This record gives sequence, structure tokens and C-alpha cells, in this order.
Amino acid sequence: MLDTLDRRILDLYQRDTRTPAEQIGAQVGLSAAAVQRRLKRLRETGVIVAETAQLDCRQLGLTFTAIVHVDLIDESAPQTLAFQRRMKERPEVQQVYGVAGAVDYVLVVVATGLPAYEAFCEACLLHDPNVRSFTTHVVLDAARRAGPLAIPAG
Amino acid sequence: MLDTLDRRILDLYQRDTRTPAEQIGAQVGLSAAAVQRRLKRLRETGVIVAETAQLDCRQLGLTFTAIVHVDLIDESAPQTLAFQRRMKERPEVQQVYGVAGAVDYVLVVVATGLPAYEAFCEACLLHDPNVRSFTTHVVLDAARRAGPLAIPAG
DNA sequence: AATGAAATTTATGCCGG
DNA sequence: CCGGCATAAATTTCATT
Repeated sequence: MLDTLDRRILDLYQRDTRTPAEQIGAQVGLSAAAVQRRLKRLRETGVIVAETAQLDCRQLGLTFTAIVHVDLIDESAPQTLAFQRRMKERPEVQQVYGVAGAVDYVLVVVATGLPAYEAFCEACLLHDPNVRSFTTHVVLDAARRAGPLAIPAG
Repeated sequence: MLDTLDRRILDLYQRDTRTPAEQIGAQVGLSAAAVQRRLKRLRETGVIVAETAQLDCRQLGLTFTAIVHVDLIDESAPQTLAFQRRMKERPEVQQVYGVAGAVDYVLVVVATGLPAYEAFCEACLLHDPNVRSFTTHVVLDAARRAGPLAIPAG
């Protein structure tokens, strides 16, 4: 499904989607049109999920980030899916991971400050009858956020 | 620094950087040129940190994701910065968060499978004399990964 | 399936308001 | 700082190999 050329293109493209196709082509030994055609196919087949901009949280006034561990009471599929859906609806919730083990969910939550985070907890976690407990890890330094993936050779 | 128009543009643009400036302009009541001008300034001032592509880990053969908690022995600035730097160099490490409390670092690690993850632990955590302990939370479902930020009104 | 050129779309630069 | 126009660049399409 993905040949070596695709992987090399993705490796370059994912870091900066504004890189012109011609420049990518020069690096991988392909014409600009060929690179474009492959990128189009990679979008259509869902290998490229989205092309997004990463913003500076501080300059936006989003000064508070936390890693939140959530332990659910009812871990059945309908209940966990419902929890997931509620989390995804919240703008504060940037990432949602369902994990194995003692903790059921790990969230990355971004807010304008501690009061806004507390409001989120009040609205989403504290009153949820299916949330047994949750632990907040306040982020002091987000050294690397959503960096590029290492493309394996395949 | 950021007016309401900037925020509305960012809100649209960050979700899909391929949205034409003219289409964004139509939504916020600005010409395409004005939107481009603002985007350019937002890039130059670092509000837009990067424009990247989000890829499908499964289709790339990256089937293993884990949230890893790391407890360091020496938490002094030079030591923690050195740890951070080492982590950022590893292609498996997608995100690095320094957090307050009992745990010192939270990592999001992506690998081709459990063996590759074990190799990462062996190379980076197990033999590091400054790593007191680490806990692996295997991710079963990454429901939302690095989604768009909620732009506050400012 | 890739290339090269043509056609279309999108972005950038400049000027007048 | 905006809009409009001219220019430049990038993407897409198409014919060819």
C-alpha cells in the first residue's frame, strides 16, 4: 500500500505542509506532479488524516495544561464510548487516550487558567456518576507537543 | 496583539490549513488578501508554530502507543533538561511533558510494536542512572490526538 | 505510473483609499 | 489596515512515453 517513495514524501511533508511539491520531489527524485499525485492519493486513502496548524498556547492565552488520569466505574463499551464522546465534545480536551491497566483514560486538557480548568472538572468529571476518581498532573513544560512521526521502513 | 478577527481566522485555519484564504475571508468578512496578510503576520510572530500533517499510525505500521510516566532521581534543571533533550532526540517519543507532583515526566511514545517499544525502554529508560522508575500505560484507543485548540475570546 | 507543458487555482506584492 | 488588481507561484489536469 505504501512504497518507500511514499514514506519519504510523508516524512518530509508532515513536518511542514507548506513545503512545495517541487522541493520534496528534488529530495526524493520525483517530479512535482508525481509528488502531488501521491499526496492526493495519501489524502484519499486516509494516510494523511488532517493538515493542521499548531498554535502557540501562551500567545492565545491558554496558559494551563494538564495530564488527567480518569478511572471509570463501569468500563463496558457503551459507557466508555459515552465518556469518550463527552470528552471529545469539550474544547478544553485536546487529546483522549483509552489505556489498559488501573487507569482507564488519559486526557490532555488545555485551558485559559486554573479557574477554567476547575470549571471543566466541575462540569465534566466531578459530577459524572461513572467517574470513580481522577488525578491531575499539572504540566510545567510541554517540551514537544504533537511532533512528527518516525516513518518506519515498512 | 491578537484581535477578534485573528482569532476567528485561526479557529478556521488550524483545523485545515488547505482551506483557501478566500473561503476563510468569506466567513469572517475579509478579503482573501487581508486573510493572507494576517496569516503571514501570525506565522512571523510565532502564533502559528508549525503547519503539519497528521498521519494514520496504523497505516504506517505504528501499531503501538503508550503513555509513559517517568520519575527522575535528580530533578535539578541541568539533569531534567538533559533528560528532555535525550527524549526529544528519539523518534519514538512523540510528546514530552514535564509535570508537577510525584511523576516528573509524561511521554507519549509511538512504535511499530511491543518489541520496538521494549527496545526503546532498554535504550532510553532502563539504563538511565537518573531514571528512578517508569510506568507504561498501553494505549488501546487514541480517540482524539492533537486536535484543534479552542481559541479563547481574548 | 512518471514526465513535461498547459490550464486553473491560490498566494504574494504593490498601490490607492 | 483594508480592498483591488497585477504578478508570481503552486497545484491540477492532460497528453505522451
